[in-house]
Amino acid sequence: MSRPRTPLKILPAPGAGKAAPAGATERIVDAITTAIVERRLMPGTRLSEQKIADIFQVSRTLVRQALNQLSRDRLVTLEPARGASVAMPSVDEAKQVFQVRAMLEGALVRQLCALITDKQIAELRTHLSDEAAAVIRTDVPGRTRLLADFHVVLARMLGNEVLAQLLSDLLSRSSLIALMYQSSHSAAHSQEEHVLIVNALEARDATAAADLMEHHISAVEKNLRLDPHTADLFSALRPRG
Amino acid sequence: MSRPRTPLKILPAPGAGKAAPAGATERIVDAITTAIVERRLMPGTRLSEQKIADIFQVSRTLVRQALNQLSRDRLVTLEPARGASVAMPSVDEAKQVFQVRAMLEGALVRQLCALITDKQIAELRTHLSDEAAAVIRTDVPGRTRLLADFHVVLARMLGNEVLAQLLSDLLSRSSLIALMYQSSHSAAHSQEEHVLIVNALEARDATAAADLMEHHISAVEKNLRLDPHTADLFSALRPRG
DNA sequence: CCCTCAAATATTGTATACACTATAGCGTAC
DNA sequence: GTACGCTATAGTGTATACAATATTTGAGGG
Repeated sequence: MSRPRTPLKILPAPGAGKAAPAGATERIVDAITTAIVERRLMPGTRLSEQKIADIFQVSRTLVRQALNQLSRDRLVTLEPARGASVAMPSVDEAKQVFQVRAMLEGALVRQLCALITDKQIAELRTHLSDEAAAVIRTDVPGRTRLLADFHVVLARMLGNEVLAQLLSDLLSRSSLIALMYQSSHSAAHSQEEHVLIVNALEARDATAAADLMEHHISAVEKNLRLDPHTADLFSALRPRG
Repeated sequence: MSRPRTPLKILPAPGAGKAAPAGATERIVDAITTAIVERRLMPGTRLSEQKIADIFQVSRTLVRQALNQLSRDRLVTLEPARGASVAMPSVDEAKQVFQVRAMLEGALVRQLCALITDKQIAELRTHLSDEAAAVIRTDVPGRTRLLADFHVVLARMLGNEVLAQLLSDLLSRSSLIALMYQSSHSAAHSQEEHVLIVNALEARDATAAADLMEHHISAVEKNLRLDPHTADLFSALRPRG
């Protein structure tokens, strides 16, 4: 290997060891997903099957399975006979993901207002505290995960696992998008918006909650650098344009 | 093989022959998907890797890839060390799928009202004619596909491929659900509701369009036999309860 | 006659081997 | 010096072989 552009050290989860040998493929999927979301694998990075197989000490067979799953999640792209690389979502795709999220989560909180219990409100408050704590201590991976989990938690409270799964996928993609188009939307700001949403939920104000959620998602999108400039820059900096 | 419960003849597309050797895995996925939607494979049918491999004259490797993809689409379930079988969506899952569709498609038509062009309305009218024709000549596979495509076409008109892909998956699952919980909602009735939706779109009446769409999806759901009786019957009739 | 346990069989899970394609490096011709 | 083409190499695509696990079948005992 002449130019080791990206070291490609995925690290099978920090401190996980061999605690979860159940499902070798799943372990690889999780590790790569985490690595992408935590910015240890930049968009466009080639994912050689053999190298990953060596890292995880398994055969290429399992790595291929994992990469196939990841490609269906749109976290990696799979070019025929060229192999896998970390996905580089286009500007259009980014906008579309946020549009779908706005649709889905707007309707979600609207319906949740009619069903949410005080106990669930309390759980949300706890979650908000965790978010705030992570933001204050600048725990970047932690706050990223908690800010995303907030949305999944809401879906789970509707008791709709299908919705939760769907949103979970969309949030992974959102993380990759935020990574690629450096968001200027501060974590603190996101966290504050989450508080406002929970307030509206507690007041059972469906319209306000939906508006706040849609505004929140829109705000995150608007703070992405989605102008052509940044996107081209990204392509320009990569060896293989 | 002592008891050939289900012949498992998938037929690699009626009349497709070897026209599309591009992507052997994709060919298998499509064939199985079609077979499920067209009711040639009933829910719960075991999908033996070797038998499918023999049918398509490929190795188990490609069959496994295909089954993995299908399991992510929730069309087949993959039990560890037990193999794949055509999925049997639970009553809860069925309700959740329709709830998500109502959320998504309600928002979809609401937004579409503001953007749809007369040319697109005309395309929809053409689609409605095709639907009506298929219904009249009792072309069951054709009408099933057209009635489902209607919803995807709407998503495409928003110019949101992410949404279209998501809806496409949800519609496959809906087909399987309708298959499993014998719908009493006639195709003709569905088709008429589609006409009403297009009428509302043409009038650019967002509220009416959204209401009609949500009502339509709800009507389909309400006409499923989602009471415990039918579900248990299904389990009871299968050899392995 | 039914139930239990064990050997045999079938099927999935994983690894390895081979074939084919794309890429990169180098030499040669212009 | 540059451009073209060939060869070497690396990497993916598919098939096959082997190991592990579940299921079925049959025999024996209650």
